[in-house]
Amino acid sequence: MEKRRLLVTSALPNANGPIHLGHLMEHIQTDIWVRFQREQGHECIYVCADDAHGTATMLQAQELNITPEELIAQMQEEHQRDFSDFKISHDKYHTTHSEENKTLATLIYNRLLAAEQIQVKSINQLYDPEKKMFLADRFIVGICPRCKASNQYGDNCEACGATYDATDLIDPQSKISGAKPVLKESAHFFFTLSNFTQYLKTWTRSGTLQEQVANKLSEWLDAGLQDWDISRDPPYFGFEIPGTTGKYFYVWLDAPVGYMASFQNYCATNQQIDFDDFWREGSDCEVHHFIGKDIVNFHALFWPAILHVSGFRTPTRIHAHGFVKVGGLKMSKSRGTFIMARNYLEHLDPEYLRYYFAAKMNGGVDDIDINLDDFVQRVNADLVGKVVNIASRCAGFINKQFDGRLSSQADNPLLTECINAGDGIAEHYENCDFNKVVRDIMALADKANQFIDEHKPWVMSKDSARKNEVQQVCSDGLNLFRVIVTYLKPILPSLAEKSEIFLSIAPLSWADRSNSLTEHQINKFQPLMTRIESEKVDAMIEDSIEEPEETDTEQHASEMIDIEDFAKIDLRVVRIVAAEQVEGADKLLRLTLDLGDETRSVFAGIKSAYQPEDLVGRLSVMVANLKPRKMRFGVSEGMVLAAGPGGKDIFLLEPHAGASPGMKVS
RNA sequence: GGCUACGUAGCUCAGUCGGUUAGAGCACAGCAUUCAUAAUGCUGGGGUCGGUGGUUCAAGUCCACCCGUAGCUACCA
Repeated sequence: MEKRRLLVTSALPNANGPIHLGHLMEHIQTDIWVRFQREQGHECIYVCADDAHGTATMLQAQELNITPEELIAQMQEEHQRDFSDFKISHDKYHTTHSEENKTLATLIYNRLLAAEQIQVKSINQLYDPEKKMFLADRFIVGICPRCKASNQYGDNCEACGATYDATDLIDPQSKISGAKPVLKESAHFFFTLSNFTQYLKTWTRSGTLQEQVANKLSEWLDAGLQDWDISRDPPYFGFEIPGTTGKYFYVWLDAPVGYMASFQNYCATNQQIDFDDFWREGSDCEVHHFIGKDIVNFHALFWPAILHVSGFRTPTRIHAHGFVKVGGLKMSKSRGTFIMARNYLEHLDPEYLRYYFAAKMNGGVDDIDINLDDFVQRVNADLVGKVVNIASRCAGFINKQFDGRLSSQADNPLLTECINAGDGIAEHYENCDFNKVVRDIMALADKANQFIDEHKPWVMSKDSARKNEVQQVCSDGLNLFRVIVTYLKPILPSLAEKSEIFLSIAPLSWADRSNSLTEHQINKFQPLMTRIESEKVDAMIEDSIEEPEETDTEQHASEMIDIEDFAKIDLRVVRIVAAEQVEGADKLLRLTLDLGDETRSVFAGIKSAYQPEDLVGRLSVMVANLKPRKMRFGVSEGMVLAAGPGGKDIFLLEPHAGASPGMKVS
C-alpha cells in the first residue's frame, strides 16, 4: 500500500471558554480518523490551536481584569490538558496569537493585495460612544421592529424570527456599556470573494465536500457571493494589518491560517518535515479539515479562495459534522447537559465517550443525539459484556491450566474470517462511517462469544483427555480478541494499550493482524475495562447544572424598588376571549386576550384550577410588555396574573366591574 | 418567511438501483449455562416505516402537500 502523507486539523476552539461535549465530539472524530491512518502505517500529522483573537476574548479579559494574553495562555493550558486526558493525539496544539501566524497571515494578505483582490470600502456601523468601539450585532440589543419584543440582538429576533439590520432595532443599546449606539463611518478592507464564485462552484463539486454540504453551499453560490469584510477597527485583540494603522485582521481571517501556523511550528521542531511539501500548490500530500456544519462557509468558501489566490494548495477534503444534542435537545446549562470536558473526567472514563460517539458517527452532517441511558447500556453491553468478556473468559483457562501459554495452532476459520473483515472495516474508517465500524466489530465479538459457547471449554476441562482442545479453543478466543482490539484501537487507545500488556505483545497494527499468536506467553489477566455505574452519570449531570442567571434577580426580589422600576411593567386589563386546552401540556391553557386594540395569545399554567369554558368573557390583568416566550406549544405573548400555591389553589386576578380591556394598571 | 436536512420497534440505528414475509443491537419475556467483571448462548413478543394523496404490476424507498424536529438565512462570534 502506498504511504500517504496527511495533515489533519480540528476546528480551533475559542480561547474564551472551556472545552465541552461539542468540542469533544469533533476532536474524538478527528482523533479516531487520525489514529486509524497512523495504524495503517501512513504519515499523519494532527494539529490544532486555540482561536485566540476577537472581540469576545478582549471583553472577557477585561471582565476578569487580566490581559488578553494572560487569558489565552491560561485557557490554552486548560484546553490542552482536557484534550490530552481524552487521549486526543494532537502533534501540536498552538495558538493563533503566535509569531508564525502573524507572519503567515501577513504573507497571505500581501499576496491578496498584490493580486489586487483587496478593496477598501467605507461602511456605516453602530458605534458605542462610551466604550469607543464598533459593535457587532451580538453586542447590540433593542426592541424587535416587527414584533416589538424587547432585549433582542442586532441580527434577528428570537421571539418572532425576523431578521433585520442592527440599525432597524427600536431603542438600541450597547450590551457592553448600555449606551445608545450611534452610526459611524469607517473604512473596511474587503477580500473580493465575488470574483471567485465560478472558481468555488467548481471547487465545491470536486470531491472536497460531502454532497449535502455542497448542495447547501450552492444556494449561496447561485445567489452570487458578496465581498468579505476582513478588517476590524480598534479596540480589537488581533494582528494589525500591515501598511495600516488602526486596522486589524478580522478573527476569521487569521483563524484558518492558524492551521498552517500550528503546522509550521511543528515543522520547526521536527526538521524532517517540510512545510512547503504540504502547502505548496499541487502538493501530493493531503490536508483534511474536520469542522462543524456551522462554519462550512469559512472553510469551503473563504478559505479555499484565499489559498488559491495566495498561491497555496487548497484542502483535500473538508469533513463537516452536526451538533451534539442530549436527550433530543440542545445542550443546556440549566438541565445539566452542557457538559464540560473537565466535569466528565471527574466522573467517567474518557473511553466510554469515545466509544459511544464512535458508535453514532456516520460521516454525515446529522446531529448526534446522546441518550444517557443508552450510553450506559451500550457501553456496558458492547465493551464489557462482549469484547472484554472474550479475553476474560479465556484467560482463566490459559493462565491456570496452561501456565499462560497459547497453543501452537492458529488456523481457526473464524479467525480467518475475522482477519478478512479488516478490509471492510478499514473502508468504513476511511469514510468516517464509525457507526459501521462499530457494528461490524461487534458482530465479530458476538461470533467469538458464540464460538466459545459452542465448544464449552469449562465442560471439556473436566475431561483430562481433552486438555489440548481446551487450550486450542481459548487460544483461538484470545487471538480473536487480539484482532478485535486491533480494529478498536483507534477508538479505544487505552484499552488497546492494556490489552497489549495483557497479551505481552508489541503495539498492535493493522498490517500485523494476520500474524496470530502461537506458543506465546501471556500475562495474568486483569480487568481491562469496568462497567459504567449510572450513579456516576447522574452525579456528572448534577455537577453540570448551572442555576440560571436569574439567581441575581431572585436575590434582589425582596429588595425595595422605586417607582420607575414599577413603571417598567406594563400591566393591562384584558378580556379573556377564548381559552382552550393545549394538547400534550400538563398544566397549560392557551388564552386569547383582548387588550382593547389588539389580541394576544398567552399560555397560563392554570389548567389544574380552571375549566377553559369558565374563563371566557371574564376580565383579568396581564403583563403586556413581557418578552414573548417560545414554548413547546407556541409563542406566549405575555402573562396573566394569578396568586396561590398551585394545584387547585390558583386564583386569577379580576378587576372590579367597570374596568375595560386595554386600561393600564398603575 | 425562505432554504436544507431529518422522522423506521420502548431506546439507538441499518435498509443498495423501487422488487419476496422491513432488519440489527440494547431493553423486555422464557429457557439453557455458570468459564467469564451478574458476563454468555438459544428462543420469543414487539412496526399503519410521521400523515394524506399520487406515480407504478410493485413504494420505507420516487413525486406533491401537510405535521413535527433541527440547522442555515453570510460583512455574525
